[in-house]
Amino acid sequence: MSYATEPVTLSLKAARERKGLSQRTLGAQAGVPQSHISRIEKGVVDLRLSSLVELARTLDLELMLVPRGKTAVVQAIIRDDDQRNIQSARGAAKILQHLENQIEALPGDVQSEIVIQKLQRWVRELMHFNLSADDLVQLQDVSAVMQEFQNDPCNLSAAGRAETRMSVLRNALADDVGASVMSGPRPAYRLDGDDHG
Amino acid sequence: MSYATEPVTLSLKAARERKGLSQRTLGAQAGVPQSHISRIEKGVVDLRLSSLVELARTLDLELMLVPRGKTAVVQAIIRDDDQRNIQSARGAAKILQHLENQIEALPGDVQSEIVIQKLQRWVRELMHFNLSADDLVQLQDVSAVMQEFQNDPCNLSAAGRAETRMSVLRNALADDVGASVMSGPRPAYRLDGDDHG
DNA sequence: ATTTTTGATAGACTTTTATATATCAGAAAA
DNA sequence: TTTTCTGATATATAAAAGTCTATCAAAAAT
Repeated sequence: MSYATEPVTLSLKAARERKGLSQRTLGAQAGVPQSHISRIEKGVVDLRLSSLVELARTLDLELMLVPRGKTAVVQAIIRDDDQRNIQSARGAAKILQHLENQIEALPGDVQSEIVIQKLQRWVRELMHFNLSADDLVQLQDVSAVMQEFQNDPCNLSAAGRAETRMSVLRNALADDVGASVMSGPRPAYRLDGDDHG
Repeated sequence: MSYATEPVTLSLKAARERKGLSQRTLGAQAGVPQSHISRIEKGVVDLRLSSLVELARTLDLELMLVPRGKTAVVQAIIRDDDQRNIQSARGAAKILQHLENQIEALPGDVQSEIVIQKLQRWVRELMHFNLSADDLVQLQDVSAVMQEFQNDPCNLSAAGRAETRMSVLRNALADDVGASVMSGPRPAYRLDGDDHG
């Protein structure tokens, strides 16, 4: 297709993948058939403005007309935003992995405690979400609380607090955008307002 | 039409008007019939991405997908750019008006000099162009030279130098984008790379 | 190993853009 | 005033987008 439109459709696809959405779930959210999204990303069709805007919004993107002389600046801003979100996602993944390792390293009797079991469930479930910078901060809190517990394994109240915070975080995410935030098979990142709407 | 696309088509129209292009001349440059542009600006049609990109580029604009959280920053950048270009155009208009007044205030015999006549022609012709920040700087030079002449009206060489610079500026503009840069009836501004392409 | 998910692709059909060409009223310029 | 220019609008036609529905191979999860 027209080479001029390629950058747009490509960054549309990149955004979708960053958010870990499949063509089907994105289509469901935006009200567009999966087949159409496929053709758009492949550059087979010359999509209409309304479709473009619709898809962009679903991906937390806004279409803007930027003066030639300013494109470099804007692109730098966008790249920086992407970078930060990717870093957040990576950081979150790292913390979650660490938490899981900590739990698995616990003695058997402690591991069978209901609090610990629940905590483990939350950890595993959260690994399937795409986490933002805000979420990362909360995860770091949880990690700190867990450190307390690590220092004094007899006291289960710390673990309880960690479990509570974790469940709150997970439920907030689930409420937020519904099941659509669930990531696909590959490592998925998120691209949206880290700086307060 | 879909309310979601309105901001885009509106800023397209705004950009065209800033550049002082008629729907017809823009259409000629972008290879699109005037009737189509009218319908686009009126929001009657849901134009295709390729058309959008084509029109945008003709207007020195680039289509970009900006993360929600960053739209405010980007919009500030765009507004600032617009503002600077509008200021340039206003400044240029002011200088040209001043030059014309200066010439008309000259004694009849000096006014009939060929150099002065030519200079006056350039001034009047340039008033029909949309001038950028770069052009403004050159105009300021001319204005300074004219001040020399004002101080010593017997010495026509200063006027000659002013005339030369003026013609160079005009021809550069004419070469640049062809007759399409000629402004419409209303005060017209320009929106493009003030900072070296 | 089996089930599920993902992206690509196809056919039939409707809706819409986009083009070419004209016309027209109102604003601006001569 | 008269001419020129601008934007809105109409019609007919060709060329696509967009939807619905389904299928399919490969990758991934169980």
